[in-house]
Amino acid sequence: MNIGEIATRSGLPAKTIRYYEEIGLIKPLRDTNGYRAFRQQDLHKLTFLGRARALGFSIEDCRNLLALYEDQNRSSADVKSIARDHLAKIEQKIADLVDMQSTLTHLISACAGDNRPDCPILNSLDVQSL
Amino acid sequence: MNIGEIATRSGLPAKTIRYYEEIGLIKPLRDTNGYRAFRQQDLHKLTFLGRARALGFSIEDCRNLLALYEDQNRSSADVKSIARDHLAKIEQKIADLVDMQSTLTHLISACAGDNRPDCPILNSLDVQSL
DNA sequence: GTAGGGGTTCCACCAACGGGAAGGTCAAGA
DNA sequence: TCTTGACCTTCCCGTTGGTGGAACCCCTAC
Repeated sequence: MNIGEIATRSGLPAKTIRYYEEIGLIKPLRDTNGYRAFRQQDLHKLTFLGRARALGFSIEDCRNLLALYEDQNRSSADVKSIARDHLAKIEQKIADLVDMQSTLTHLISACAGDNRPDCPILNSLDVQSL
Repeated sequence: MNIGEIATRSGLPAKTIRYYEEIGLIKPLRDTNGYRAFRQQDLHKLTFLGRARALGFSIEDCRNLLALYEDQNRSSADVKSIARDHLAKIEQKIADLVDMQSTLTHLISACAGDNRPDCPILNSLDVQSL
């Protein structure tokens, strides 16, 4: 498989696949003409990576998950631990965003949004509002 | 005011303040020795920026908000529009994260987390699971 | 032979800073 | 007066996870 084909099959852009090779996540073979030659296992890995990234796992998380994925003697506890750490980060982000959402929603509803210069949103950002 | 003092007062790191000058958000004066000389209005702007950033507004949003903040003839509709766009982005991010949270929570609860190699989390990332 | 649609490398860029080096400045104390 | 230490300056590199583009090679079809 050339990079174009595996890009289509895995759903990842060719640029991303080259980048994943560069950082050592995959190690495709090379044809005599210098083209990357992907095997079925590379497609598996890339699909795996695409899904893990879609779940928000960092590249380093993915590296660890991939190592576990390939380790027949892994324990599921190791995987669960990474997933739990990641879940905690996600929940923290959600909490932060919900805070912002709440504040913004209040400010927006308080703002007339007309042609007048008075604006509760700017007022609240101004030092004077303290 | 030197940068150390305004950093303390605004709550922003000195590095961040220098960066904000570099990208043109603030324009402090200079003393003869080359030190930045901040005025009260710079403190106002930096405080404003700190709060807007804490609400997740991008630097470009901040630039626009700051221009409106300084424009006595602004209309509150312009501010409200920026805030609404930003709120929409936040809500999209929350939705994405909640999706991830939901999937991860299911996977984690399905995973025994013991010493055995079988792991529903990895299985779900594997291409085989389709 | 040439046109096109692959592929390759390398370099630069994005957000929003943070770390650290190398050096100038200032105020206080011995 | 000298020195110490805290402060300031600029400059450059690193971060995360790629994306865009330039310049160039390769392969197939017409």
